[in-house]
Amino acid sequence: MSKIKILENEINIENCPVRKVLDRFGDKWSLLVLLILGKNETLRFNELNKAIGSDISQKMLTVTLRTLEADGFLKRTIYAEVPPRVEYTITDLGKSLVPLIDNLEKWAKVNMSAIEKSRKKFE
Amino acid sequence: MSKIKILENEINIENCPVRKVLDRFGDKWSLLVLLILGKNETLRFNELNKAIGSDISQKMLTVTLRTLEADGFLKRTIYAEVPPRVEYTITDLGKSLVPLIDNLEKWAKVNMSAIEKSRKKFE
DNA sequence: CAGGATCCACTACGATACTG
DNA sequence: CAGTATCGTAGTGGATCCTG
Repeated sequence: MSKIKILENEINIENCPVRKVLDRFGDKWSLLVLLILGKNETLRFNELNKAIGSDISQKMLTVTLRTLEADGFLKRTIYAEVPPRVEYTITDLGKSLVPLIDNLEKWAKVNMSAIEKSRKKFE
Repeated sequence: MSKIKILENEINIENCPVRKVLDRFGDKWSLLVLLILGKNETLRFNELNKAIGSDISQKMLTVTLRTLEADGFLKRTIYAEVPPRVEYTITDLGKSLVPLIDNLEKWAKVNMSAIEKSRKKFE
């Protein structure tokens, strides 16, 4: 007889809800874009590019924005002008995630130094 | 003059604390291992293997455990026996992260259906 | 301006075989 | 039992060039 407490049935690598969120925001740019849009509500493509710090490639910004849009975290609005204008606006769904990220940030600020100290000790 | 609200100075791709956490747990197995240890406090290598569901390779379990140990999320204890026994115990640092993950899980359970609906609509 | 299309490098991960 | 070593693959992200 095993005394190992497993997680709830639905918590496994296939359909763990937390893992799905982490998978979604574990990429390089999605979290940053969401946070920036959370502070600005609406931004254009190049404004986002600058806000991030310009060290993101155009391709990755495009890909990141498309997937965030597909998931409903932001809304993309195209204005039929010349030159073209495209605005990205955070949705309520996107906004609802921001407080959780803030909590993670508080935790990270408190504990990151301990983690890095542990890493050096481990070497 | 720009009206773009940037994030705080330290919040960029290089040293954003949240991104560091996400980088750390954005891999495939770390989160799951931490959650399982959170429920069991202490487990042996093969017990962890079973608790995860055995669909993790030995190599990846080893790698995952080593990095979690290096960061101070768990403690590794080797007993000089034959056959060898190695126990992995969650640390206070590890435990402190669990409630935040629980919050993420609650959010995910509420919102994941909306996300998936949005994805299908987007196709 | 806001992208699309290509090509390429790197890494994460898995499968398999072997060991103190 | 609890790993290590090696190899092969798929996916992620960057650089560059092109366009309505």
